[in-house]
This record gives sequence, structure tokens and C-alpha cells, in this order.
Amino acid sequence: MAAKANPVPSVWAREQSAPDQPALSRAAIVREAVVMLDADGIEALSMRKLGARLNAGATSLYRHVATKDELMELAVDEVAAEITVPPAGSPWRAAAAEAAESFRATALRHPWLSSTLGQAGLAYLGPNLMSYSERLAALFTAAGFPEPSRAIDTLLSYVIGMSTTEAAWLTTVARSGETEAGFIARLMPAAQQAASGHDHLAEAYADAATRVAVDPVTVRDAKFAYGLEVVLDGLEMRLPR
Amino acid sequence: MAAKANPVPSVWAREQSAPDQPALSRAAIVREAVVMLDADGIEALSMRKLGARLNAGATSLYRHVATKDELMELAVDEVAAEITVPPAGSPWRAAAAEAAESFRATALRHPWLSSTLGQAGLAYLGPNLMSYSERLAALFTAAGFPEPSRAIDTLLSYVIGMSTTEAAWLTTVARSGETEAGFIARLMPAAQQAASGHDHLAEAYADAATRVAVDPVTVRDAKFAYGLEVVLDGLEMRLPR
DNA sequence: CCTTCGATGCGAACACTGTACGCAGCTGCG
DNA sequence: CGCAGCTGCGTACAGTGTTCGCATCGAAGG
Repeated sequence: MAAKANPVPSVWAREQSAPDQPALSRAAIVREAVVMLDADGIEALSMRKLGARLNAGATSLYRHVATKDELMELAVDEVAAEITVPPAGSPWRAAAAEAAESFRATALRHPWLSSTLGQAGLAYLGPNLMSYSERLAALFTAAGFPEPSRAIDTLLSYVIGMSTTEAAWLTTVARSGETEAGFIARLMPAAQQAASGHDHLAEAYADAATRVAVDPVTVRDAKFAYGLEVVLDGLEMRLPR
Repeated sequence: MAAKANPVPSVWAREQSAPDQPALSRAAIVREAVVMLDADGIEALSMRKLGARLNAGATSLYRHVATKDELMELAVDEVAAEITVPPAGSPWRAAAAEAAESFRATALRHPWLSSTLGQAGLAYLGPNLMSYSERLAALFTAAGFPEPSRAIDTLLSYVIGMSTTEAAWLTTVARSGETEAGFIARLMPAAQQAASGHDHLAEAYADAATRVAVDPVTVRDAKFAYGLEVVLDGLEMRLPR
């Protein structure tokens, strides 16, 4: 490995020159990548297809983006701008809930976000992610948390975990071409059979099946809300009284 | 490649099936896949390399496994057997904490587990995962939770979210070839620069840097434990008294 | 004993992937 | 005008998952 002056070369250090928009630019590439990711999922994005979508050759993209991983990091930061956090000083609990719900909404709008972010650890340092973290830190500090970063990590872990599995589920459903309720109905026999011999599990599946048949979206919303309240209750206990 | 094109076929030259290794079987394939995943990470596992490791051609594996995705599902279920859950009726809170910690330990032992599981949604129905869910359901039901599956989903979301980012972090560190503290020290300048202008963030980074320089493992353990207590506190409030 | 048959291993091939390299053409500056 | 550097891209390489048809082989059936 070549030793380098800058210890950790970051995408964000290199600034893009021309802010105008000729056909091919980093901004245009990232924007189109997000469109493709949203439409066809993470494994449908290839440099060649992305290039074709931009009326460019595959290898032309490498003039503006060092590698595909870097492109993914840029795409994550692009959509991270959509996550909102109420200003510091807002009533804490409602504000935290709002931030969490905004994260979930963004993650469901871009189903590749959660898993990509989760697999990145803390290595993504894009400006939008940084400003997002900063706003969260400001909110929790103003609320009076003695260890705001701990509280934030807890909330984010819950939100990321729930959003990742939810997004994965929705992706699977979408790929099946069926409606969510229909897909569940088709999956049910296999699930029931796998659960045979496991009493609690079988019962839970049966319950879920009847409830979900009514309105899967509401069920998922309620599930997320339940866990969110649990975490917020736990956090509130850490606030100095 | 240098397959011995033996010019003089002889009964004696032909090596006999050695008993040293079991023939190709689904179990052997999955076992070796887990070994490779643990050693070199998820993107280093290819059907060809796995076949070579088993003294078999790449395509031979397809006699026992339908697809690589199916192989991953089998691998997940294989290591899922390592996660322990205390028997139903154990003191609830300690038992739940124990189950969560066992999950985390398994996820860190097999850093590909969390992300693979998260991306699968609820589609994995292997026997070990089912029995794991069943034991959790039994534990939470016995504890008296009115909606055990909700409580379980909450706890699991937190644990999966935290473990995924932690495993990703450790993978990144391992790939750098440095010690964890050393990697952090090298990453710090970039992080500080990215955080410039974000006051709370910069302070949080500075705090983390000094604390982590002492012992990163303890810091991560404490971080997980904090969030776990938060979630358990929130859950305990849902228990009828 | 010989024959048949299903299961198993595998070499070759296909359609992809990410990316390095070197050559062309354009643009803007001296 | 000349030239330097930026931009696009065709080609190529080393891989990937997976399909297909052929060879082998152990056991079962006559």
C-alpha cells in the first residue's frame, strides 16, 4: 500500500470544478444512479447501464467517480439530504419521533439506503450525513441528555434495523409482482409448515396473517411506532429529572 | 488446470477415493462456505473458489445447492444455531439481555450474518432460525407480554441494527490491516475535517477519540449495553404489573 | 452376470460485471 | 497559432453466477 500524505483520502476532499451541467458531471451521474437504484434495486445498477442511461460509455463515468463504491457513497449522501430533523429546542420527544419517522420514510422511498448505510459502518462522511448527525446531536444535547451520542446511537440502531428489514421485505414483495397481501397469502403455507411443531410461532403467524390481510401498511406502521415508543420511553428515563 | 493428462492409464496410477474427506454433500458445502465467509468476507466467496476448496469443480456444487442465494440462506441458518436463548420461565430481563448478547456475539463472530439477515427480510425460514424465534416467543410469552411478537421485533431491530454497523466497522478495520485504535487514529483527521463547522459533532468525535484510544472493545461493549438497557427499560414498562 | 438407470461430477460456454489503459478529439490559455 | 490538459470511449482483462451436455459410476433389476 502506498503511504500517502493524506491518511484517509475522502471523496469529499476532492471538489468538483464546473458547477454548470454539461451532459456528464458528477452531480448528473449521482442523480441518475439514485433513479436507477430506486427503480430496479441495488443489484440492477451497473456502470454500463448507468452510462447508457446518460448517453455515455461505461468507462466515461470513471472520469468523475473513482469507483463504484464511491458512487454508492455519493448516492447515499444524496438521499440523506431528504431526512429531516426538527430544530434543537423543539419539544424533545416529538422531535425525536419525527426524526425517526423521517428516516424510515426516506429508507422506504429508497429501499437500498438502509442496507448500504448499515454495511458502511461509520465510514461515510458525506456533508449531508454529517449535517444530519449534527442536527441530531444538537437536538439531543439541547434536550439535556448527559450522553447524547449514546442516546442517538441507540435510536439510530433501532431505526436502521427496523428499516432495513422492512425495506428488504418490500423489495421481495415488489419483485414478486404481487400485492403485499397476496404475497403474504402465497407465502403463508410455507411459513406455517416451517413453524409446525413451534407452538408460539404458529400462533403468531396465524395472528399476523389475519391482521395483515386487512391492511399491511397500517400493520407495519404500527409495528414501527410500537418499537419507537419503547425506545423513546427508555431514553426518557435517562433524562435528568 | 494441469489436470494430469495421464498418457499411460494404469489401474495403479489411478488414485482411489481417499477417505480423508467426505464426498460432496450439502452439509460439507455449507460448512466450508461458512469458513470462507468468516475468513475473507462476503464478497470473497465465489462458487469457483468454494468448489476449489472442496476439491471439486465449481459447477458440481449446483447438484446440491440450487443457487448462491440459497447457499447463503443455508449458511445463515447454519450459524443461527449458535445463538442461545435462555429457557422460558427464566427471569425475563436477564434472559432477554443474554439472548441479545448472544446474538451480538454470534454476529461479530460471523460478520456477514447481520447484513445478510437484514437484507433477507422475513424470507428465511430455516429450521434453526425458526427454533430461535420460537424460543424467543416462548420466553416473552412466559414473561407476560401482551404482544410478545411486537416486543421481540423491537429488541431484534435494535440488536440487528447495532450488530450490523458494528460488524461492518470491524470488517473495514480488519481489511485495513491495522489495529482498531490505529485505524481510528488514521481516520480521525478526515473525520474532524468533515465535522468542521458542526460543533456538537466535532466535540463528540474528540470525546470518542480519547475514550477509544484506551480500549476500543470496552467502548463498543458499553455502547451496546447502554442501548440494550434502554430497550429493555422501555419493554419492561409494557409488562402488566 | 449383464444391462439399465438415476445420480453425480465437471469442462466448456454464455452473458454479465468492475475497472485499467491508451488513444482520440475538444477547449481554453499563453 | 500551438500546445496542454481535460474529457469521452473502445478494447481488454480477470473475474462472476449459472446452463448444458457429456462422462462416470454404483446400485438395482432381469
